[in-house]
Order: sequence, then structure tokens, then C-alpha cells
Amino acid sequence: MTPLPDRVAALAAAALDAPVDDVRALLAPPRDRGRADLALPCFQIAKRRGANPVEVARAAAAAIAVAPPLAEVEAAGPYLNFTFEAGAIAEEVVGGAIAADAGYGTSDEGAGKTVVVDFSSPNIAKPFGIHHLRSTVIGAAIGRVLRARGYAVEGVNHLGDWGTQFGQLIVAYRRWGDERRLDGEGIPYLLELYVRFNEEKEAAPELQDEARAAFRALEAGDADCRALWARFKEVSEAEFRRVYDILGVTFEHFTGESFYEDKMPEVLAELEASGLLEQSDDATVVNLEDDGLGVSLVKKGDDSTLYVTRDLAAAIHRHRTFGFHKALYVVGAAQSLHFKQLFRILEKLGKPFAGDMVHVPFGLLRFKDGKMSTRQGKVIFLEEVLDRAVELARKIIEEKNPDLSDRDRVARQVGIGAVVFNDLKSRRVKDVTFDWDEVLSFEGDTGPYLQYTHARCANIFRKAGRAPEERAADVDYGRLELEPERELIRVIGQLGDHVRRAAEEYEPSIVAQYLLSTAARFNRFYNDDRCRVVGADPETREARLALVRATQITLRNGLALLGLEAPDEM
RNA sequence: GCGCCCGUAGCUCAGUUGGAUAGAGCAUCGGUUUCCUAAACCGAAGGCCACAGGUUCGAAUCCUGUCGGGCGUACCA
Repeated sequence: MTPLPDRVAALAAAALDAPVDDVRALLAPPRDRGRADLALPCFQIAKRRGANPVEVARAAAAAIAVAPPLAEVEAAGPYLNFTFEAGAIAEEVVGGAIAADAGYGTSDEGAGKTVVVDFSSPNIAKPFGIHHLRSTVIGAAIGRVLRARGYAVEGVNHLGDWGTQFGQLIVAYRRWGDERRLDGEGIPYLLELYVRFNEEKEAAPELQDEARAAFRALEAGDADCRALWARFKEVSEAEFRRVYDILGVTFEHFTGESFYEDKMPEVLAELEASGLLEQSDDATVVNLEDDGLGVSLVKKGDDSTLYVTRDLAAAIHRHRTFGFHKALYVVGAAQSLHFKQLFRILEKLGKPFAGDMVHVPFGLLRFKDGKMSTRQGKVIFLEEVLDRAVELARKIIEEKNPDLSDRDRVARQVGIGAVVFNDLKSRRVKDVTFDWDEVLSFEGDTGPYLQYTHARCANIFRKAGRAPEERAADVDYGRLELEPERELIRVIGQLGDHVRRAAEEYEPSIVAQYLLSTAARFNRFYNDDRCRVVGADPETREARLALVRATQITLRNGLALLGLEAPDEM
């Protein structure tokens, strides 16, 4: 059956003598106040024919025959408002959501297309800090949203496992390292060495030269340096995998920067052949001054490589391997220039896919008193944050629902949900200031609020003595006619639109905000005495159970896109 | 200096791609539980949408400029 908005667009287009597509594009749910389900602003259409929009709306309203599924067509000033019969819209939205179930909100518009998502990408030998959560959680959510739109997604963890910093670490370890402490303490010990190196470097600048030499040796294949590097990497990956398990984040590929080591000579040769390389102060650069992008250093004075060199190799390799539709880089906004340079160089190399590469930036995580700095040891370990959140969730459960059978599991779901949601709820470009109170908040616009709302839905089914999956044969959707019900139905009907926008804009917060408004609508319904489910007459009860089920599906699917679990009880 | 990003309630943020009277959460004050979990709900208070111009029937949204903040600006990533 044709979706209701399309049918309205057809009716309105006929009455207005305007193209259906134009009308369909203008048709939108009105802002909260109105009662109508859809509204059509008539300004543009009126202007095109030099008429008064108020007149146009009034004439159109008179010309449209009000027949099911429409209950009312009204001209409100320059707007044309449409209201559906309660049963028609409820059947389409609620019935549709229940029928689609896990598929509700998805689409196949990306079928046959592959998107590569480069995200998380922490640096080896450094702790997985709270600041890595941003790329990890945002990138993972973008990947899930794209999959929901039908795209094939290749998630790549571009581990920072190559570069001068390993020269630094090798130097630090050779000078001050202690085998037993490395064995026993792992990453925190490596962090200690890294911090010490950066402190001592202040007084002894020659240390930096030593570090560059060590990295050069590493790149040249020096056995000793290799062994140390492999050791650092092994210690780090163990910790990272633990964190990813906790967050439920997976990758198709764990190809770090070192993976491209043997692929860089080819790129450098291609750059050379294209005449893009210049010598400048001993270094090898690509000059992008004409594009207003400065110069990009592809090789240092000592011939060792840089970040951009590896990213060029990675981009070419990825296109060769995946033939991607888009390649996304979920990396902090601070690296905007780097990506502009990278994409521009690919363009200059004549790579046809250069235009399909997208930097998806996000804002900096900062402390109240300034920037987070690994070099100074100013980091908050992600695991500490998660542990505290889970601990607090456990405490709250013991207070509010001490009989809950699955306490540990739910505490984990809720605690982690709070931390993850907190990072996804605002537009990603905004800088965020780390605040324990905010991260550990479970009330208001939070993940636990959404999870709690979902649990309420599940609880209604328990109270009704019904399995949520069980479907009544006949539901009289016309019973859903009270205002709180109608508003809940309207919002449920918009999941797919919001998933689409989130995919188009690579913006998980669109889903997060949508879920908050869905939960708010449901809770209003839930708290309204007129809308009680279990005590209602049999017909109304069935209809409301269907509405609760549709809400539950919407919340559960949306939470899943963000990487949050949806417990049935908490 | 130049480039990119941000500026909406005391604080943290939404604002459906330019539409109707700018909305939430937190904090403050007041209320709701013999009734499906109060991690909730209802109400009060809180606004020069940084500022100034411009485009438009219409601007928080688009353009220009100013101010404020953040980030970046070659041998780190």
C-alpha cells in the first residue's frame, strides 16, 4: 500500500495543480503544537503564480475531498493541514513497525555499495584513554547506521603502530626500561616511559634526534628495534581488545599503520613519476601552496616516512581491495588540514576515487583546565570510567530494584550505556568537556533513561501476561485516538527518516536525539491515567499493547544502532 | 598573520536542510505513587538565538563583516 504521506502529496498536488514531487518535499509533520499529522506550507506555490498563500491554502482545502484515510483537511493561514483518521495512521505506523520488527527503520538504499569506515585507531603503547572513546563510539555507530541503510561496511582500525613515537619509546626503554615491570604492568608502564621521555627531552633535545634515528632503524629493519616494537604492540593489543569487548565494538580489519610499510615505496614512486615531489630543507614534500594547503611532508630529511605517506598508501590499498563507494575517516577535527592535503594529493595523482573520501571530524575532549595530553600523562583511562559507571549502576539497582535477577549484567548494560550515549547525544563536531557528574548521570537525557523506557514497555507485557512477540490477530487501531497516543504514533513513524539523515550526515546524534523524543512521548502516554494499558477494555488494551510493542521495537532498534543494550528489566 | 570549526535559558545541548508562538535535560521552586518500575511525569521561572548589516513573502538556519572561544599552520600522529 502507498504510504500515507505519498497519498496526501498526490491529493494536494492535484488540488493545487502542482508537481507531486515538489509537494511531497514540502510536506512535513507540523511543529508540536498543531493537531495535524502533516502540514504543507503554501508560500512557494503561491509565489510562483503570484497569488496569496492564504488564498491558495483555502482554495486547496476546499478542493480536496475529505475521505478515509483523511479525517480532516484544514487551511490554517498559509498552511494546509492534514489529519488522518486515527485508525489509518496507527495501522500504517504501529502495524508496520510490528511487522518489520528488527527491520523497522532499515532500508536497502545502499545495497551493493561498500563504505570503508576508518575509526577508533588508538596509538599502540599508550593507554586507551577516554578521548579514544569518541572515535570508537561515533565510528561504530556510523557503521551500524550505514548497515541499516543497506550498505556493506568495512570497519578498519588504523592502529597507530608506526612512526617516530616508537623511536621515542625504544630510546626510553633502552635507557630506563625494566623488563619485569613491562611484563607486570603493561601499558601503564609504557605510558610512564613515554611521559618520562617527553619530560627529559626538554632538557636534552638530542633525545629527539636519537628517537628519530631509532625509528629510522626500525623502518630499515633493525632486528633489535623490531623485537622491541613487536613487544610493545603485543602488550597494547591485549588491552585494546578487552576494551572493544566491553563496548561491543568490532572491526573487519585490524590493519595499523605498519601494515602499509611495504606499500609506501610504490606511492612514493608514483608521486615521483607524477612530478609532484619537491626537495625542501632536506625533506621531500608535495607543494600544495596553490591550493592554500601549505606543503605536505612525505619524507623526512633522514628518508623515514610520515603519517601522510602511510595514509596515501592506505587509501590506494583500500580502494584496490574494496572498490569503495565512500571511504570515511572518523578522526578528530584537529586533523582537518591533514585530510584536505591527503585528498588533494590523491586528486593530483589522478585517482578517480579522491572525491569519495570523507573526513568525518569530531570535537576535542578536554578537561576543565585544558587539553588532555598523553605526553604529560594527563589521561583518564576509559576502563576506569566504565568501571565507575557500572559500579554506580549496580548501586542504583540495589536501591530501586533489589530483586532483579540479572543484576550484574544489567548494571553493565546500563553503566556502559550511560557513558556511550553521553558521547553520542550531541553533534559530533562540538568539543566536549569531561565532567564526571555528566558522564555518570542516569537521569534526564541519558542512555539509562532510554533503557528505562524500554524496560517499562517490556514490563507492561509482563503485567499483561503476554509475550511481546505474540501478535493479536485483529487489532482495532481506531482505538488509538487520544492525543498522547497520536503523538506517540507520529514520532514512532519517523524512525526511518532519522536513520536516513544520520546516514547521510554521518551523524549518530540524530538517532540519539530522536530516541529521546520518542521516550519522552512514551512516558507522557505512560503517565496519563486515560492511557493505561492493562486495565483498559479488551479492544483498547489490544490496540495499546500494539502501540507499546511498536515503541519497544523503535527504542530497541535505535539503541542497537548506537551500540546500547536494551534490557527488559532494570 | 592565514585557514578550518564553534557561539541558542545560569550550565549542557536540540532545533526535521529557509516556515506557524525558538524546545529539552541539569540546576532552582512547587506538585504527582492505595493505579502498568518515581532512572518517570506535570507545573513555575529562566531568551537581544554573540553583535551589525544583507538576501527573502518569511532567517537561530543562507551571505558579508566584527567580536569571543577552540584547533591547525613541514621533519609528531
